[in-house]
Amino acid sequence: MAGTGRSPLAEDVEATVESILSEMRAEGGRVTTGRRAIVRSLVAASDHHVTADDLAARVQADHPDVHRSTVYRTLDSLEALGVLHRIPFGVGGAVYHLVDHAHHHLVCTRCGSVVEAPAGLFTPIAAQVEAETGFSLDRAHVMISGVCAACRGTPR
Amino acid sequence: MAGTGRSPLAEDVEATVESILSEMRAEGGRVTTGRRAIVRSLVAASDHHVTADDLAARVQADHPDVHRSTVYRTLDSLEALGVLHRIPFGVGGAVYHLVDHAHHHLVCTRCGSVVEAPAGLFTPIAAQVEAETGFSLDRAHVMISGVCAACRGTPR
DNA sequence: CACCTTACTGCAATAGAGTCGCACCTGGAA
DNA sequence: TTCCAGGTGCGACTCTATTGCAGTAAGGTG
Repeated sequence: MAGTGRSPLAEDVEATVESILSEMRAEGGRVTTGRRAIVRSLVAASDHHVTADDLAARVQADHPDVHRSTVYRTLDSLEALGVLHRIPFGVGGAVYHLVDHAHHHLVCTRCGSVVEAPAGLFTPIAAQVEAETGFSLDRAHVMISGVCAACRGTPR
Repeated sequence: MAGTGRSPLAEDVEATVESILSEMRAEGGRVTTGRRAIVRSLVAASDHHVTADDLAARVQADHPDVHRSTVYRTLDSLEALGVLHRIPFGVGGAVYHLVDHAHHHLVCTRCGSVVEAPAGLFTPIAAQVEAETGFSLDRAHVMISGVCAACRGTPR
């Protein structure tokens, strides 16, 4: 998928959108205009993270009649379906991304910026953590917080 | 609680409280009844994490006239002072702990429970992360999210 | 000890993220 | 075409956290 990385081509987007929608349908869900628009925005933005609010704004640009709560509910469904990850943290609300685009998240607790880390980075540690604490790191869903380089330079 | 002899003795608590309060005073801050109560609760709870709400409840049990906003503001001051860490995440608000009690936090994104990890666990990786991404992990302030053992057993 | 500056506090209003109940609508199978 | 369960819009509500303001009191000074 989107082999060349950054900006997804229109056909790729549509193909991915349809594949996700048919997954929803297969699970007994229904495909509505709103859901299609939401999934499309999500796929189109797959090279970075979006907040729910952000996403609602994008969707409403094309479909002003799609309500905020619909966005939240659809996001919920997608997460339940396993195609979407929600990364909750305190600075400015949760961010979402497709599992397709799995990686770790380095979240700055001061400015809220999210830096991506290679997905394999913590694999060696995962086993140790699990052995010592019983806590299982979901490899596609790890978020590490700390302070980004920019904020470390700033006194506060 | 933490059977490993970690339950703080009353004298230890008072000593720690006074040392923190005198730090506040040294920085030009003032020591009030409310602040003393807040710091005391914080120290008394030092073997686990507390939310602001939690802390407000504990403080108000003894001092009903201490307002929530005072708790938040005191927490802020303590963080600015560098004696307190705030770990923000989406499930049920931020948790706090004294820097004294440094460790990593494994936060379950489903149930919000916090498991502690040995503080040295990620040291070897920190260098690699910094080299590859420019992101500096604050070793005393790292939070890893994932799914705890209990929640992994649960379908959803 | 009385005084005075100003940090701190209580309160209430506010903001932002997210959830929920309810009546109405509609996708899609029969 | 019909039918109905799943989806939607709307708005009110919850929960965490912040802020402005006026009053209070900590603690240094004389």
